Parts: sequence; structure tokens; C-alpha cells
Amino acid sequence: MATLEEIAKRAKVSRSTVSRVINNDPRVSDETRQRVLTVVQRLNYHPNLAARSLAAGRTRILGLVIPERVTGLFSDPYFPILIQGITSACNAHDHSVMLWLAEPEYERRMISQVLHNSLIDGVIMASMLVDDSLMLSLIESDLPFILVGRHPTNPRVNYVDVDNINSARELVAYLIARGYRRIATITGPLNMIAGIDRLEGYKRALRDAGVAIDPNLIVVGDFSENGGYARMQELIPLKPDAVFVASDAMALGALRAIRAAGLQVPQDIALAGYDDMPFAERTDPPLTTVHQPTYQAGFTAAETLIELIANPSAQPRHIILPTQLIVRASTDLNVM
Amino acid sequence: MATLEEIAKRAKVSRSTVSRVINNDPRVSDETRQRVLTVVQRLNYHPNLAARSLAAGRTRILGLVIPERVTGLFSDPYFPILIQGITSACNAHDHSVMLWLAEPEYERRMISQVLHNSLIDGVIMASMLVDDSLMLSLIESDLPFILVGRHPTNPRVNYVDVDNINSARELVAYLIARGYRRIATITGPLNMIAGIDRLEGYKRALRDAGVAIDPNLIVVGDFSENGGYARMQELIPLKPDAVFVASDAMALGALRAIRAAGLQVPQDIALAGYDDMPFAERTDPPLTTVHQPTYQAGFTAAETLIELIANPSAQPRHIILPTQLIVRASTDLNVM
DNA sequence: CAATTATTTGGGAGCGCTCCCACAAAAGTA
DNA sequence: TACTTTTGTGGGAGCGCTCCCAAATAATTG
Repeated sequence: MATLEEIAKRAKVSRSTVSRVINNDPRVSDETRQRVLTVVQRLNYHPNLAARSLAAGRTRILGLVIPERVTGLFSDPYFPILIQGITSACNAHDHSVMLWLAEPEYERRMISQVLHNSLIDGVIMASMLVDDSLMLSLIESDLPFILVGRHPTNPRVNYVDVDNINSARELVAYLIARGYRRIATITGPLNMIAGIDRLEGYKRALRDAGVAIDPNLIVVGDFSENGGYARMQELIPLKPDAVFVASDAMALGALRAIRAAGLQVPQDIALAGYDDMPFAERTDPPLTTVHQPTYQAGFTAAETLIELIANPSAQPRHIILPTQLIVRASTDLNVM
Repeated sequence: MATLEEIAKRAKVSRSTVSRVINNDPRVSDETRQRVLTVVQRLNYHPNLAARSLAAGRTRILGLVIPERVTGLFSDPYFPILIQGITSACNAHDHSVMLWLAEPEYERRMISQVLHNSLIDGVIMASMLVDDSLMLSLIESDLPFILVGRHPTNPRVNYVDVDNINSARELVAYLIARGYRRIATITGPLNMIAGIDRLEGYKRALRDAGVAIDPNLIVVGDFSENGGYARMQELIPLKPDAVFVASDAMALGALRAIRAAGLQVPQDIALAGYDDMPFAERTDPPLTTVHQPTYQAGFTAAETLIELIANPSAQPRHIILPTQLIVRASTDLNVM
């Protein structure tokens, strides 16, 4: 494998000049640049990233950390779509991605790998728990990082998120407007900010409309399909007329549970999810839900992180992406 | 951040000795080793990977390349599960993963990134096309790599796979044994080896049973749910009594198409998939399919690659993992 | 036209580690 | 006792790059 020095010799310039050329330093004459580039291409030269990293302290590699407490979480298409957005942005900005799935049994090792890695310029963390220990370590470290999903308390933490509270509120307000009154909810895990916020949105909608909040109609789920099935089974005897489920994956399970009980959606129970996963428009009946731009969130997170790496003293970024209420037949027979 | 030299000074030994300790070299006295380890822990020292890589030429990082031609391919849970297996093995062997989703528009750049990266010790490629250009480059390079999915022609290429031909044959043979005769198939893409092999298994089963192969009953799909829906619509007018769909994701689409046509599974058309994805047991009716150990495939691929890196002159590895026919109600009302 | 400034180039130092060789001390052998 | 072997340790060289400073050359200015 060719080295800088070889290219230099071949192009009859110094190591430094070649380095300038491959790093797009303007202080090189066009003539020399051209000569160097020719040799670079002829020898198919690529700089050694390890050496570059060692000398410059930058690698153009982003670390991506995804929790994996619930194995099923990762078979939800949310993360794959998010990853696509991230890798797209990385491709567009000539960066690469290192991936860690946070297996609890290796947590300590992973944390030190990520923090002391010296091979990544920054970290993207997706939907961690509010008290995640890696996140606490990151806050103390000086490694740039960004969350997908807001941090509830620390305003200095960068994040990309959607307005979970208001979008959930809007969805439940819609259910109320449709005439439903006994509205239950299956929440996400309440140690995840998305779970907390969507529940808060549910409560606000009821409060805004003067509908009493019945604690029995609030059951805590785990974002998994099987969890949705089980929680829905608990809700059915309480005879809600509508259920807001905090994720489409859980809604899928809830739908099965309703069917298994011999009830119909939306005639007996109206059902609404959250996420607008690709399958939501193909369920039977199609699922009313909140569209959130998952791919875009990944893309934006990566792009913002790259900016933050270039400019570490920048103001904290709190980016809120727009959502959209998607009404389908699971809450209204007349739609689609 | 601490360096080797600092630890050495603090522990009153040389740089070399510290290096030996952190690399588990036996040529250190227990006493010295203990003293060094104490300092290492007190200072929370972690070797700089870039420096190590530069000096030693090894990084303990594996590259993972996943095709992304069809965006939907990645929202199929197959890849997430595979990735879980890979990262698990990496965790167990103290390795890390760099991820590339092969976006066609960046193909050339990705190839050179992967090949000239000097930051990865080897590459895992998942279900590439048979003539993938990165794979061709890898064959010419001396970077160790392993495929998930066999290579049809080159016996020197390492792979982990299942016996797609025989498992598909077994499934179709089961359909024949159940009395179905007019058996159609929706294949995978025929530029992927899994697509080719599963079709071959289908043909062999028919041939073995002396059932004529009707080319009209063979339609080429793309492993996506929407593709399955569309291909099934084409098949319905041909009135097959059973359909072997080459992936569960496509089978999901096919199931919708059959329902949309007002037909019943399995009474009007029996349906069988392939993969045994988590959702297959939750469809209505549950889906007969072939279980393949996806997580295990990822785990084995990573582990084998790590071995190959340690021992580059090893014999090529062709690892076949076992599959299992899973019979559910979509082919037999009496089951489950 | 001399003096200043801008542009372009070269080479040394050093990033933090591993590998090799040298050497001292301890252990084994004739 | 003198020799070889084993065990443990230290230090130099160097991996391939970037960054800094100096020097040479070209362009600009009063």
C-alpha cells in the first residue's frame, strides 16, 4: 500500500505538499496539485486512517449507540430506518459509522470502548433511557454527542427529536373530537423520554377537553408488539371506546388482542398508534397514527453532530422535527 | 488522556513492559504485572487504538457491508437480527463493528473506503448480489472477508449460509405431501444466491415428485412486502392451490393480496414463506415457513472472520447452518 | 527599485503504540 | 566454578500521517 512519501517522491514534491493536496489545502499551486493528483490516482493512493487519526486527532468516524435491552426493540423497523438516515448523512459528508448495540452484560466495556476509543469523533445515541449510564459518562467527557430523543433536564445536551407531547395531544384531541370519551392508553416505558412525553400529551388532551383522566385506563407498555398484545388484553374488560397506543409496533399487538377477543376496530374499539411505521398503512384496518420523520431524524442527527465536531464551542442544538397526524380507518370507518 | 509512557513512569517500569501487560504477554513477572495493572486501573488507562493500529497493523474492528438497493430490504427484520448476532460475537471477542449500507450512488467511494481503510481487519458482507463489485474487489485484495450467503462459483470465498436448496425442497415436498399439486412460487431476486437456491429447491421438489413444472406459476419477486402483494395479484387468476413465497416479508404481502381478493388461506390457497421471521407466527393464519438461524448466522460469521484474521492461511470456510421446517395453519387448518 | 508582503514548498518533530534486539539477573547444567 | 539457558526488562526504531516553522520564490507597494 502506497504512502504519502512514495507519492511525494513520484511527484517530485515533498510529503507536506502531498498532504496539502489530499486535504484540499488551498496553499498549493494548481500546477503542483494537478501533478500530485495524477500520481495519487495512478497509484490508487488512500491515506492511512490510523496514521491520520494519530497525527491529527480526527477520524471522520461517528459512533452510533443503540440500546438493546429489549431484543425485540431492534426488530421494530424504527432503528433500521434511523440507521439509514445516519449512514446517508455520513456518506454525504464522507464519514463512517461505528455501531454499538448496548448489550447490558457488556455495558461497562462498551462505555469505555466508546469513550476512550480515540477512533470516533463523536457519538449519536438513540432513544436511551433517561438515566443511561453511558450518557452520564458522555456528559462528563468532552466527546461531542447528540441524542435522538430529547434530554429531559440537561439543557446543554444536544438532541434531535419530535414534539412528542404536542403530537400525542393532537392525536388524542382528534379522538375526542370524533366523539370518543372513554379513551385508554398503552404507554411506552416510562424511563424513556418518548414514553413519558406521549403519555403527557395524552393527559393534556383529556384535560384540555375537560375529560376526566381515569388512571385505570393508563397501562404501561414496553414498545414491543407482544407487550401491546398483553396490555390490550388487560384493557378490554374495562371497555374503552378508543385506545391511544404509544407505538405502532404495540398497536399491532393490540390489534391482534382486540381481534382475538372477537371485537372490531373501529366499531367496538378505535385504535391509534404512533410512529407511522411502513406497516401502519397496511394493517387491517389501516392504522391512525402520528407520522414522525425517522429517516430525517437520523440524517439530521448525523449532520448536526458533524457540525458540532467541527465547532465544539457551538451553542447546544435542540432540533425539533415536524410530525403529522395520519388519520386512517382504525379510528374512522369513512377514511380510506 | 494517559499514555503508555505515563503508566510506565508511574509504575516505575518501561514502556515495553506496560505494553506487554496490556497485551497479556506472558513474559512479565506476576509482581510487575500486578503493579502495572494497579496503575492502569487507577488512571483508567485505555490504549489509543489509532496508535496501536498504526504500529501493529491490527484494529480489532470488523467492517459490515449491507446492500441497500431496495430501501425496504433493511426494514425487513432479517438484517437487524443478523446485526445483533454480529455485534454479540464482536462483544464476546472484544471487537467492534463499522457499518456501511451500500448506497449505489456512493458505491465507488465505499469500496475504496472499505478496502483502503486500514482501520478494519476484515469484512462481513451480507446477502450481496452474485456479481457485487465490492465482492470482486475483495477477492482481489488480501483483506479477509466472509459472506453471509454462499458464493455460487468461487470455492475460495468464505461463507456462512443455510442449505437454501434442500430446505426449500423440503418445504415444497411437504406441500406436495399435503396433497397440493398446483403449487406456485414467488421467488426472490434471481441475482441473489438465496433467491436462486430457493427456486432450485422448489423445482427439485416438484421434479422428485413427478409433478410438472409450470413456468407460469413461477414469478420473480424482490423480497419486499409490496413486491409480494403485486406478484400474488398476478398469480391469483392462475388459481394455484398453494404458493411457496421465498421470504416471509413477501408472504405477508401475498397474504394481503389473497385476502383482498376475497379468498381464504389455506382453504382457497395455502401459503408458505421462508425465514421464520418473528411476525410469522402472529399472522392470521400463522405462517408455515422455514426457520433459519439468522442471529446465529451473524454470530458465526463474525466469529469465523475473527479466526480467519488470526490465521489468514486457513482453509476456506463453508459453514452451513441447520434449518427447520415450521408447519403452521397457513398450509394446514389442523395445525395451531 | 528596494522593501514589504503573499504564495508556495520543504523538512523536522511528534502523535502513542508495537516489535525487535540487547542486556542483566536468575536458574540450570557439565 | 565456569558455562549455557531461561526469564524478565529496557530502549531504539519506526508505523504514516499532520502540524509547525523556516526558507525560497513571486507578487505587490510606496
